[in-house]
Amino acid sequence: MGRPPLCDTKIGMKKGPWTPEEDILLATYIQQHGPGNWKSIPTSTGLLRCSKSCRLRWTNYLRPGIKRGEFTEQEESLIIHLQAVLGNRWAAIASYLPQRTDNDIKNHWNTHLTKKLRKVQTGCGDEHDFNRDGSTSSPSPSTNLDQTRTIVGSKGQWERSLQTNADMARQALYEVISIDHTTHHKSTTNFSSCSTSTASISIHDNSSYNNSMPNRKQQALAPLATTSTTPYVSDTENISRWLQGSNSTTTTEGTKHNHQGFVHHQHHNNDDILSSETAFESFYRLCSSSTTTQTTTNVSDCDLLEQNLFNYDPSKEGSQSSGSNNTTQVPLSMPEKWLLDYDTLQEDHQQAGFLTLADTAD
DNA sequence: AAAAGAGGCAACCGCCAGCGC
DNA sequence: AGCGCTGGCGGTTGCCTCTTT
Repeated sequence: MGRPPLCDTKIGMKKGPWTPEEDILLATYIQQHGPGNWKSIPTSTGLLRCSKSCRLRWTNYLRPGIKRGEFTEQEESLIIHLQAVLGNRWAAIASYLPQRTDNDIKNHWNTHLTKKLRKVQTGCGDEHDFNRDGSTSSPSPSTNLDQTRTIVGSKGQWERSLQTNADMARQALYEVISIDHTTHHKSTTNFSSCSTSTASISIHDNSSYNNSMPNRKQQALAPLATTSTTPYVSDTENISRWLQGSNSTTTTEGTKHNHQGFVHHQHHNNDDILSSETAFESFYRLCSSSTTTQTTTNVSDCDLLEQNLFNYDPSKEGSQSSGSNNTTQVPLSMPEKWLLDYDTLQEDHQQAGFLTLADTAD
């Protein structure tokens, strides 16, 4: 039988890009009533949009606190690691980057990171064969998880399944960041040549953002109440800014943030991302602080990516942040620290009777 | 300057899970 | 228990912009 589509243009529902007027209608309504109850929004606001479209528009673009523009190397590194751990679970990955939407992360992965990773692998070392989606030729985490779900089906084995998933994810992350020393040294050498010859990897820090920003995004910094000739993205930004309220501060670039770069959404009770905000705020602060303390002046783009991908040695966690050599040390991220405990956990799990990678590989 | 191609990204589509009736 | 509705998620599409020729 099948349900009729929610966004049916035959019943007058509009599709395509949102207009400033539609955004203001939606934003005004949500500011007054809070997000949720999406079904009632089209009728309440008079918007000729389906509820689903309204929800997407809000969560992806109008919601306060969304960070636009290019991803920092810290964010990219985190995404790469999390993708290795979680697979293409963009919503889960987005929960670690509170200012980015899952759609944004997904797009960035598909358009930028897969290419960078492919270049890293083909031009600066060839440890893995990256597939079209950026995963390695070895079983991807998601594939592993799916296989595990198939193999381990009974209820009584649920914990075992979970542990197997975790082990596989760790293994995948191990592969991605290439922690074994041989790989590390090889990759370092190749990266050096990459830095001087191709310069094909382009990771922009904040200082270079404004220069590399496309015109339409530069225009996004225009003040509210723009003329009709202003590209619409500027209105989107401004609506978002407008919604952030009077607690915001204005930066030199004209964008507004609260003091910690976070926006607390009192009304978003049914938003998973926001409900875990307290947890990831501390984590994000860790990432942010590591970014601000990084010395990027004399570090090439390739070097930075190399550090993020390969300069991790689980046996040297204590010395990671000490800066013992000339290269900039990137502090451990959550997945990296998670990985660090891999060996210890494996022993514990074997004692407890959980499956390990070695078990599942048979 | 114009056309073609490539890249980026907003938005849509289909599927699924959870919930209430 | 079954059904319908809603919200959430990941994959994909198509338009717009930028770059190259």
